[in-house]
Amino acid sequence: MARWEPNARGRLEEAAFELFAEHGFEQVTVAEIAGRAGLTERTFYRHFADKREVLFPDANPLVTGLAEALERAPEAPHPIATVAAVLEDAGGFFADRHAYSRRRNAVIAANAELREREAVKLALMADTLAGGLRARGVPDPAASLAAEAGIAVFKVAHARWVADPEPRDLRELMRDAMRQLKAVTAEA
Amino acid sequence: MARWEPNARGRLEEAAFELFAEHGFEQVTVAEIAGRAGLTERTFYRHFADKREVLFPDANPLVTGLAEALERAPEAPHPIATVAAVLEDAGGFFADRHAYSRRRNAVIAANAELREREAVKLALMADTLAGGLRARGVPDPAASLAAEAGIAVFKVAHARWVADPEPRDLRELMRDAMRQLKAVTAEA
DNA sequence: ACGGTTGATGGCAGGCACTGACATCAGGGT
DNA sequence: ACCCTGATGTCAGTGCCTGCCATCAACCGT
Repeated sequence: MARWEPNARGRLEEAAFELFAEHGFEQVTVAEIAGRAGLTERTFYRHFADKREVLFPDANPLVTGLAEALERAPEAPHPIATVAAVLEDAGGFFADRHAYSRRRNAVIAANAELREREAVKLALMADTLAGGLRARGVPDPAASLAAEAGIAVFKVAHARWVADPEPRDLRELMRDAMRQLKAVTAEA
Repeated sequence: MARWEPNARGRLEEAAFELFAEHGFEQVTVAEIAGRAGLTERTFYRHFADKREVLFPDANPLVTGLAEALERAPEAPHPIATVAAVLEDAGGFFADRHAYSRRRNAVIAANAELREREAVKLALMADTLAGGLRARGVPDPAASLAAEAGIAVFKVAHARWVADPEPRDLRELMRDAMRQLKAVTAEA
């Protein structure tokens, strides 16, 4: 018999999500979250660096997934092809999470601090991408720009994916966004 | 005779900057900042929404400057040309601030919370740009992507500008980044 | 079987960011 | 002379977050 109920971290995530959805992020205290999960505030901070982080449990797996996808990606003559391959890979991460992503996005969109944290996660993805491209020999202004372009594609496609009540294919939306980005930058 | 010393806000900015540069953002309390400026903590919060905001006094002028530049921008057949014109305009904002920007950037780079806030300011610029493009009739996925691409160019160029001890021309760096972005996305 | 170690948790005290409510008081207008 | 405005001060309070120590089941080596 275990000394404690299992999956404390998961229980905290779930409790936080429910309370945020019902009352809003600011109206919920960390002590309330911990209480609903049958734990104490102190323990919450052993699992999450701060109150916001409980809403971003997937960020680290996603970033490490990007890094791995960068290593798996086939040799490509042009960095943008590598970026496209990595995005294709990342799209699978969200395959079965459309409903969950929509609810989560509603919570985040309602609060400035949470939008702030989301912006950081995107910047982290961009840095990871750029670093991986440099490791593959892409010189620096190009590597950063290709990475930023890729994140722009991801950001726009993800926003459309989340805005649509129907669960479309995120990868399809990313391919479309990539085409549109190429069209936009090719002009003039 | 004035009842208070003038320019309380400016004094707070200056005091905060000096203390952050010397001791680091986290090691400085708001009460210390206010004390050096000859004011109280409560008054600090009447001038700035939070402790970080004192380091971003130019963000709002910059964003409204973007919005105005969008209205001034000449009719252009392609959104990316409008974006380029707006960036050209924004470049003037930084003309005489190279040394200051470098010191400020060192403070921000040293702290995660401040980098977080900077990411938000960039996202705000992107939203402003996208909204302006939509107001000019650019349809939506293209408007968002052109705006994100523009911010990517700004971000990369600004990083290079700040990294260089010599005060190069930011606009030149942005034009170069734009060329490289076009080259990168045109490949494949 | 015994004892030491480990690791997740609880309890507590405290610092600091931030906020609301009220007081103060020079200057400017009437 | 009077009131009003507006920037500031004062104070109390909430909540985020951290450091430190205690607890105690499970595990491990002997």
